Amino acid sequence: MEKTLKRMATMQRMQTTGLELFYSNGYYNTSVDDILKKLSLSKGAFYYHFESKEDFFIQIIQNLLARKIYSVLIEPIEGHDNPLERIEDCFDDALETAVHNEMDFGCVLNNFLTEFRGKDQKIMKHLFDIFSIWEVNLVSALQKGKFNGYVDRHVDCEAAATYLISSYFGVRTLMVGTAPSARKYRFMSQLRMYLKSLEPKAIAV
Amino acid sequence: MEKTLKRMATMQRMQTTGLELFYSNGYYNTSVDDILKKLSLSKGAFYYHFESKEDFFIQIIQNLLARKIYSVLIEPIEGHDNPLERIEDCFDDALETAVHNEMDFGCVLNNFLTEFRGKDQKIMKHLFDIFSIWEVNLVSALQKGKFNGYVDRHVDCEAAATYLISSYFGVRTLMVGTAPSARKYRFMSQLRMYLKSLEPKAIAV
DNA sequence: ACTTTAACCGACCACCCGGTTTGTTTTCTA
DNA sequence: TAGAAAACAAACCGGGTGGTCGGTTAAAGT
Repeated sequence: MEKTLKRMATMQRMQTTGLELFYSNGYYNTSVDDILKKLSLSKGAFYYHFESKEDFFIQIIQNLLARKIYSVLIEPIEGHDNPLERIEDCFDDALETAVHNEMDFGCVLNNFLTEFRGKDQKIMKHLFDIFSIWEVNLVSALQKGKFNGYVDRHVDCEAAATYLISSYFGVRTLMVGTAPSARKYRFMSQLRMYLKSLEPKAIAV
Repeated sequence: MEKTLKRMATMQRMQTTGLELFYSNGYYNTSVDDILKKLSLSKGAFYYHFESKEDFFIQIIQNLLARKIYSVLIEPIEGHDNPLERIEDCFDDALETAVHNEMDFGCVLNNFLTEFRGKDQKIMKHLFDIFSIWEVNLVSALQKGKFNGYVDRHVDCEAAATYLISSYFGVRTLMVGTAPSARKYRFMSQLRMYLKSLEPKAIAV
């Protein structure tokens, strides 16, 4: 698999700038030529390495997006005792990168999920797989927190995960407008309130 | 303004089916010909009534989207004493239409906001204006609720509005996948929890 | 009945995009 | 060092898109 060739270097260059442009302009609004122009490469090079634009994008999803989602949104949460604190920090960090107009991969996932809805079913499946992994890990982190006494035992962990992801996806849409920093601050204050409502209500009898 | 002519009828037909296709396929993925084919009309008719595709879309935003947003997401909330109950019902209704794959105009707004981000600044401004109106009204409804004793006086109404809209926008992305009905149920359960955390904490001294 | 004008048709244009093909350069290897 | 294979260049193709334009129908006014 690991063809220690020049091949890999070029493919990775294409994929990283591809993701950049797909993220900022959208998949359908980014032509293959746009990516190649930025790299001073030609169509021949592209179609030598990739079957099609769709195949190219799917490889980006699996090689870049999936791994980034894991390292930024999943790995920081799992394996700790108190998931609520971890979730708060994780969201805070992710939104902070968003404030600085850097690539926030949660937002990337959200954008692509809306862009491909009802259009490219194949790509949609890959995107949704990534999302599912995130969701499952968030649910199990909450359940573990419940087991360890950091989350109230009446909390519906699946519902909480849905709500958390929803709010996160949504706030990224709002942050493209005016004063993203202020919006982040407001969002985080209410997120903390919500997370507090998940804490154990009283000392168990 | 009101040219009681055939003009208006044709323009409205174009706009309604235009919104339908733009919503389900996206703006850039819907050609003018797609719309015209569905109406058995020709290019000549279209460009007789509208300057451009962009102008056409902006008119759709102002004539259809803005009014729908108002009647579905703003008007049901304003003018009542307890905003928390109204918000819950309003979101419930809106998501119920979403479950049935009908056009949920909040989702429409969310989709367009993500689709045009960084692309068409002119359209973006129009979309954001609509969003702002929604946000302002939600904030003032919460403040009024605070005044009337339905919302805790420590609540940051702007932050709460941000959080509510965020969660609403976000859940619509999740509902395109598996089991939208289940996701709606989970979302609503947590929304109720959050809204409860906005209620007055204790009887005032 | 005749003219005017609003409403509409459909061929056409320039452009863009994904993809193919043919040919050239680089790089590895025997 | 010769040749084969890998890596890339660039012209080209077919389909689609936003938009134009001269012409045609239908209605309205006189």
